[in-house]
Amino acid sequence: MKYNDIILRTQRNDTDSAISPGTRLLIRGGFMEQIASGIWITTPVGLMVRRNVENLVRKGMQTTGAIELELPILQPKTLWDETDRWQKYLKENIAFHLTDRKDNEFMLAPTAEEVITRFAANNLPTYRDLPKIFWQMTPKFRDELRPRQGIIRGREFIMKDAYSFNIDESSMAHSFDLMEKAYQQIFTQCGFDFVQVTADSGTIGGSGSAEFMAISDTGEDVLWCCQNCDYKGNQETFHNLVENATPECPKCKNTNLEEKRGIELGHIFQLQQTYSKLMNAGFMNSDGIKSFYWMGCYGIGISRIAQAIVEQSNDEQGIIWPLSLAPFTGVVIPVNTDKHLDTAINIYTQLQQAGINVLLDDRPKHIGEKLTDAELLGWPFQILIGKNWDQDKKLEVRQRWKKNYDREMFTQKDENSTPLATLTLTELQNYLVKCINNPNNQLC
RNA sequence: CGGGGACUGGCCUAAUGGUAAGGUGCUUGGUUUGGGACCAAGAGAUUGGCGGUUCGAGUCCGCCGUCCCCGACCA
Repeated sequence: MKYNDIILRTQRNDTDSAISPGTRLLIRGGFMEQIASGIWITTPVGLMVRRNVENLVRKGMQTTGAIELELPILQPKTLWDETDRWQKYLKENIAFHLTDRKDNEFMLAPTAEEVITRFAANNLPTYRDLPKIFWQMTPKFRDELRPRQGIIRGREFIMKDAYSFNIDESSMAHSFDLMEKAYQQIFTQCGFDFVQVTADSGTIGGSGSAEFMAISDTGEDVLWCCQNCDYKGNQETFHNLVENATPECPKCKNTNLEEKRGIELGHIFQLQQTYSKLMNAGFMNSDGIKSFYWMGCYGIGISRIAQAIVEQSNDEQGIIWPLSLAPFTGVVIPVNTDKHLDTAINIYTQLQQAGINVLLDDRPKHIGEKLTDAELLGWPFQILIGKNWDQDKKLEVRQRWKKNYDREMFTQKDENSTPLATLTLTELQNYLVKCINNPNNQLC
C-alpha cells in the first residue's frame, strides 16, 4: 500500500500527559479518535490492527471446534427477565436500554448468555448434539461507571464471546480446558507478556474462572503472584485475606507475594447449570430424562487487545507493533525522494508480489520526518533505499524493536545494534517470509 | 456516584479586566533531501453554552454541558 492509499496522519504535538502511553500513542499515530467518553472511531489503520487480532482469534477458536454465529445486539427485556438480570444490570446502571414504538423495552447487549441459551435450547435437543461451543465477535455495550484509558475501557467495544454446552460437569471442564489452551495460544501469538490468574466470577456467576492478564503498569487490576509456587491470583480473590495483616498464598500459604498490575485480556468461566436452570434449557439424556446443560462462557476483549499491546510495547519513539498485529510488516523508505523513489517503488512492488505486506512511504518529505513517522507508527521493519543501494545494491533494514541502532546515520556501531545492516532484496525477502511464517510470530 | 482538574483555529499552548497571540498541521510558490530543514504568501476562532457584574469579560461570579485523572465495577 502506498502512503496515500490510506489515512496515515501523525500528530507532532504530544497530547495530554495524564493519559496512558498506549492511549497517547494510538491517538498521535492516528489509530483512533475519540468521539465521546468511551466511544472511539477506529481509523482505517486502526482497523487493520483489529482485523489482525480478529483473524488470530478466529484461528484460535477453530482449534477448539467452536462454531461461529452472530447474536443480536438489540435484545428484548423479556429474555433478560428469565434470568432476572434485567433488574440487576439496570440497578447497577451499566446497561444501555431503550424502548421501541410499542413501548417494549430493549437492551444493547453487554453480554449474551440469555440469547445463546435460548438458541441452544432450540437447536441442541439431545445428548447427541452435545458438546457444542458457539462463539461470536460483535460490538458490546456497557454504560461504564467510568470509561477510561482509551479503548481499554470503552462503552462500546468489540468482544469475542463463546459459550459451551455440555452434558455434564466433566464435559464442561473439558470444553473449559480446550478454551484455556486456545487462549494461551492466542495471547502468545499476539505477542503478549501475560499471566493466567484465578479470579472472582463477578456478575456473570458460576465458578472455576480464570483471567488472562497482560502485565502492564497502566493495568487496572492488581495481581498477586506467589514467589514460592506457581499460584497467581487477582487481588479480588484475596479479599478475605487482605483484611488480615499478612496476605498469604491460598495454595501454599507462603506470604512472599509479588504485586503486579495487569490488563484483563480474557476471562473464562465455568457457569455450571446456572443459566440453563433459570431458563429451563436442557436436552434429553441417554436415559430419556431431561437434563440441564452444563455451560461455560469465554470472553476476549478484542478491541482492547490492540491498545493493551501498545501499553506493553512502546518506547520513546513510539509504538512497537509485534509482527502478528502490525498493519504492515514494514515500510519502504526512499532516503532521498528525488533519487530513490523509482527504486523504492520497484522494491515495494517486488516485496508485495512475494506476499510481504509493506507500506511505501512515497511522500516528498525529508528522511527525518519519514523515519520519525515510521518509528511512531511502529512498523516492525524499516527498509531504506539510500547510499548502500547506490554503492552495491543493498537495502538497509532496521528492526523497530531493537532500540540501540544509531539514529543519526545508518552505521553499524556494535554487533547487537544492527544485525541486519544491509541485505540484498532476495536476502530480505527470504528473511521476512521466514519471520511471517513463524507460527508464534516471534520476531527473529 | 464520591474526590480532584480542565475546556482558546484540526493538534499543542499564550494572553496585569482593555485590538484574541504563537507554534504545529493544512494550501500555494520557491529552495532543500541520511533524522520532524529553510524562505515567502495564504486559509483557518462568534475563546464549550446560557446568564450576571462592568464603560469594557477568554480573564471575575452563577448555572448548565462536556472531557480527563484517582476510587468502587468490568472484556
